[in-house]
Amino acid sequence: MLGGVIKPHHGLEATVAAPESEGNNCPHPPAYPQLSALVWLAMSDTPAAATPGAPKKPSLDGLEAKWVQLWEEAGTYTFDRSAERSGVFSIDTPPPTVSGSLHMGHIFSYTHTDTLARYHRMQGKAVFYPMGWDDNGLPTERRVQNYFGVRCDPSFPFVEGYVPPGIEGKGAPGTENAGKKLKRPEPISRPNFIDLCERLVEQDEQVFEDLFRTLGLSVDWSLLYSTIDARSRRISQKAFLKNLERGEAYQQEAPSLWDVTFQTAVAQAELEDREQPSAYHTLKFTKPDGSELLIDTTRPELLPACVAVVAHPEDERYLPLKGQNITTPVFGVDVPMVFHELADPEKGTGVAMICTFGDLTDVTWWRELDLPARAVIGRNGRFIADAPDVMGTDGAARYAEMATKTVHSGRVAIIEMLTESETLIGEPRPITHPVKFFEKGDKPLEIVSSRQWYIRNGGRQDDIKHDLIARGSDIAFHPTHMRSRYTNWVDGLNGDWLISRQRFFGVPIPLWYQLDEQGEPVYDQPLLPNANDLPMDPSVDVPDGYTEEQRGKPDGFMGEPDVLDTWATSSLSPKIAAEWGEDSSMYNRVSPFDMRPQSHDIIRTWLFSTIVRSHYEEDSYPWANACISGWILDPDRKKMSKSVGNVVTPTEPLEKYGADAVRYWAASARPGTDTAFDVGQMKVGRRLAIKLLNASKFALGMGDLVAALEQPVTEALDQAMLARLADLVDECTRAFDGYDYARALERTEQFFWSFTDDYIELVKNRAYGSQGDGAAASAHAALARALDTLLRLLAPFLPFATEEVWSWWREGSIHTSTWPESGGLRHDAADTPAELLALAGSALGDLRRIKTEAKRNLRTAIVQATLGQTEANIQLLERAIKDIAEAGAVQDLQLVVSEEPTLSAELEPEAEPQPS
RNA sequence: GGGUGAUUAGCUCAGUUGGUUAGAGCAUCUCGUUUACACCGAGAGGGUCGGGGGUUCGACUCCCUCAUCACCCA
Repeated sequence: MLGGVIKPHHGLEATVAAPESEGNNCPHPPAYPQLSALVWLAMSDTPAAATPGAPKKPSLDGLEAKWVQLWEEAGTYTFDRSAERSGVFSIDTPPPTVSGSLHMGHIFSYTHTDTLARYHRMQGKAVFYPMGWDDNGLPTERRVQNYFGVRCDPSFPFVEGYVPPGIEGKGAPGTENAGKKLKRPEPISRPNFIDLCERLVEQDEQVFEDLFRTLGLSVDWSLLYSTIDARSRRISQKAFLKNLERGEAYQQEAPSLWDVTFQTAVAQAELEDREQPSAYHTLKFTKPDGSELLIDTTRPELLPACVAVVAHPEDERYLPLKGQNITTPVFGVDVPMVFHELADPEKGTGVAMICTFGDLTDVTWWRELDLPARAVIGRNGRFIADAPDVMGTDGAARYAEMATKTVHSGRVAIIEMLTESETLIGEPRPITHPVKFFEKGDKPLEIVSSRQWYIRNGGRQDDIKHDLIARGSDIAFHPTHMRSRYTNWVDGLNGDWLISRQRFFGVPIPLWYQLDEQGEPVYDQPLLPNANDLPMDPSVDVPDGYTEEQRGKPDGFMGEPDVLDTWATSSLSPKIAAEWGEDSSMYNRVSPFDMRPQSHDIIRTWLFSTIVRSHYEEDSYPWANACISGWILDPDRKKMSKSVGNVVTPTEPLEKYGADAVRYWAASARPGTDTAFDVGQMKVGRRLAIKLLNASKFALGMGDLVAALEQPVTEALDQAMLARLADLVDECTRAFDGYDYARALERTEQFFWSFTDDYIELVKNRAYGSQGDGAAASAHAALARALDTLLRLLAPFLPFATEEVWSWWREGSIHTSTWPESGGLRHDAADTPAELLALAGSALGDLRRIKTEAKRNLRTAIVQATLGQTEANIQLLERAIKDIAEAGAVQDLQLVVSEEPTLSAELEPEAEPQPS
């Protein structure tokens, strides 16, 4: 290669000089003797002139612990309770379920939120950034039952100082039955049960808090709440009573979906369809003229609950049967032939039996065709003991074969009877079809009739539906297409929001009922508590005018046994966090909130229910922005979930790569997009943070950068860099204002790498003094501005590394300093075009390539180089030619006009290999 | 069946209202230990932008259609 022509890329040409003579024994001829001397001179001054504070060997290790503590002590993230609403940025943080295990999702979306919180804080806002724990719900209840060996029974009285058997009793650790599940869990009152729940989740909460602190969330921990604490109960009960007072909440005896395992009703939002194996059975009914009518059903066991037979109104096969009765097989009950659009002529024989209730279509038919109810399945999932009273003695006797059996055993019994009476035609034909499940359950839901509480949500009233859809347009969704998830959900609602749950660890519905002289509750006149007595528990507290002795007695009272749905509490999270009705100055300072961050799977629940509550309570939207985050996918692009077993806990990545690195990975994901768990990206983030430490240390070692902030920037390359930086600041500000943290990070990072690789390399020599004190001072002034600005731009993403560097030379916390403005930078740039930086950087890159392709050291001197560029570019490059020449170690750099960029260069001769 | 989004380099992803030769990082390969950094630096190779059709002087970008994937709903 030596002495030859290297085939260029991009039209560049490079010639490499051959060794001058064989007698040159100097191994490293000085490329720039004069320069070296200058550099040494400058460097000897460096220690005295350097900015004080930077350590010799910067490190990321231990930064989390150090700064978490210092921030806490300094109250860096404490909300300013005196700020006016216009000066506040408020966040309705999602309360995580602490009884679940930690997963990457916890750090993913919370990091997104935190970058936005930090941005707005630096924009001068008082940031209201609370945290809450969602303790309600089934998972906690189950763990408490197993852990303590108890079960909740609201009819039991509260016991002061209660000691559960699992702790010091039979199943306690250290005893012979340690860890064994107690055969007979001890029944305890609801307040005692809730107390145990709170004791258990306390440990879980600490784990979550530690994680979030280590991650560097700028949460104000003094605002912490939990969805079961006294304030949450008080606010939930108060909000419910207001809904009741205005007629938005009501109770009704109605068919509802019932989970047999969990013994609770389930709301539409908690349903999911699952494909289940089933089988069509063809049953032989009898027409009035004695001929047969064949009906296919997947649920033959519900035959005793049959109240009608239905066909499509235009199905001519069955129209002649209009007004007639059909007789059911086995039980011999006469049921009317009815017609309805939902009967599918294509399905089976085109005629179906309507039961109480096999599926939701049965409910529709029952309601719209005004049919009687004939329930046979009880809440325990078994056939009730007594036969429907329409059956004759024979029918009742046959029903006795099924009574008290499970659904499954009942089916076996009925098939036997059908077969015996030859009314089951042919073999059952296996199919699979979607069946409704509770999302947390593992048995198909039954539909049972029960008294439940509801909040109107538009599912039964079109005017409310339209209002709520319109309410959604008050809110900016990020990304915008997420709005359609909301609109589609509300549009598709077909029932009101069922808010009562037959559970224990939740907020009690704050009501009692009078009992009449027979001891039957008078449901339509509930007894209400006094507002001052909230939170209350009707299983313990006694209504005005009654005594505890009258509980459950005729002419006495009973407490409402149910609790509120978990969403009926968490839909109030903005109100709970901001102490609605308790500290009105606080609430008005932050409401409506600026942002609600959450993931898209709970748009139908948490997002929607919060809008419902706010719509009723203050005729307003709860927040101006809804930021919808995506999910974490595993490397195979599968959703991370506990059941799949592909969950990664965040503890290890945090320890291995550091919080800034993990945050970098999370913040790289564009808003709303699902993102693969990617250790590689965390490594990149760690490199970025380390690079920031090292580059900062280097820049600060150049001179007194604090003083340099006040000095003028006189050199063209420095001005060009500041012009580019000003553009960057504007771009990042726009991105953050549009909630696009990822773009702000991407652009800043891009600039930062070129800043270190190109700009710093270009000005290094000059900063050391190679072009005199004035030129060096300009470099210092530019470096100081750039470092100051870059630290601020990166602070939302790398709070630890930026704070560490900040502490080396600036006062206070970077996180309470200000977001950069482009105006000053643009002024300092003095109209020098930003393009000069890119041109100079690319010229330096070309010079490096020549050396690399010649397989030479980058320090290798270039004896002579000629750079061809367009006239306009040359005019620019001339203003930085010394910087380029010095950075490329070019002794003689010429610029010539050329339409196509070209470069020819002559490298200094290569030294003879040393004899080994 | 309805809705939403996605499909760009081996991998993960950018690509602003249509406009030079489609970018970055990781990975791979080559080179270099250089006084901020080996947790480093310099460079290279690598793409028919899912397929087809259309609009346009010009399409990764807009329209239609098909396919595949994911999620939500029924």
